[in-house]
Amino acid sequence: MPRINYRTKQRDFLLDFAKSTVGKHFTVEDVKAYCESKNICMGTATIYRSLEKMIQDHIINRYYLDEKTGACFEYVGEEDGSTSNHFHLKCESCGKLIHLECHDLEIIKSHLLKNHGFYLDSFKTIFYGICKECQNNE
Amino acid sequence: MPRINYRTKQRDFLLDFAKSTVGKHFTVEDVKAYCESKNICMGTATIYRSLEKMIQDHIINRYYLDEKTGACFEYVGEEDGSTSNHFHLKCESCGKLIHLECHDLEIIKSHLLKNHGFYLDSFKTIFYGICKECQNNE
DNA sequence: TTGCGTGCAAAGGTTTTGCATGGCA
DNA sequence: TGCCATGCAAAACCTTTGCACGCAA
Repeated sequence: MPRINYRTKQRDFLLDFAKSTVGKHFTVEDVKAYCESKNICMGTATIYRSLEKMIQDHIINRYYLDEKTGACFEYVGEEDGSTSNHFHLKCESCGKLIHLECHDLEIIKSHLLKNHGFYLDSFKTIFYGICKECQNNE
Repeated sequence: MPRINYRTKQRDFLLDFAKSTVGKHFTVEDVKAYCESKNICMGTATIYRSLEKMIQDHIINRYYLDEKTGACFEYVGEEDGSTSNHFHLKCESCGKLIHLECHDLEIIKSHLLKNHGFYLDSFKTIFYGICKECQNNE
C-alpha cells in the first residue's frame, strides 16, 4: 500500500471533522451525515480508506462498542505521546467517553510489565464500565 | 421476544461447547466447525439467537476485537461477577489474546471505583499492548 | 508525468429477519 | 395444544475491493 499522504480536499475535510469531535467518538455514519449537511461529496470507500491511514498514522483511534453496529473512531492526534498516564473510560450505559489523568493508574502499567511481561498501550486501551452518574440512576 | 428458554438439543449442545472453552473465547465460526465435527446440524440463525439469549442471561459474554472477524464469545456462567479477576490482554503486534487471571489487578477495579466512581467491567475491557514474546523480537 | 486518491459499483463477510415446520412443556 | 425454537433462505448491514478517472506533487 502507498505510504505517502497527498493533501486532498477530502482528507482535510475529514481531519477537520475529526478534530471537531475531540473528547467524543464518531462513526462512518456521522461522517456521511456531516458531508451531506455541508454538501460535500465523499465516497464511503474514501472515508474508510482515509480513516485507515489516519489510524496507521496514530491520528485516529478505532474501537468497537457492543451497542452499536459498526466501528467508532476517536481523534487522538493532538495528544502528547509522553503522557502515559492518560486513560480512557467508556461508560457502557450512556456512551460517554471520559479522559482520565491519573498517576495512580501507572501501577497498572508497571504491574503488567513486571509480573506479566506485557507492555500496556494506554492510548489504545479503553476501560469499559459504568460511570458514576449512570450508577446513581440505576 | 420470548422470555422462556425451552430445553432443546441445540441449546444443550451450545452450552456444552461454551463450557468446554472456559478461559478462552470462541466465535460463531468455531461453533459451526464444532457442529460439523460432531455431525450435528445447527443453523446459523439458531446459533446467533441462542447466544443472544445466553448473553441476556449472563451465561456468556460478548466482545469485539479490532479485526473484522466478528464477535467473540466467552463462557462466564460459573464465574462470580463480584469477584471476577479475569482480564483480557491483546497483543497489537501478533494479535494474540491472553486470558489473564490475576488477583492483583483487582486494585484497578477498586481504585477506579473509589477514586473515580467508575465501575469497571473487566469482562468487556481489553488491554491493548505488546506481549513479552513480541517485545523480545523487536 | 507519475502514481496516489477518489467515486462508483460490486463483492465479501457477518448478523438479522421472515416464514413454515418441529418440538418442548 | 400452545407457543417457543429451529432451519433455510433472503435480507440487512458494514466494510473492502476493482477499476477508471482525477488530481497532488
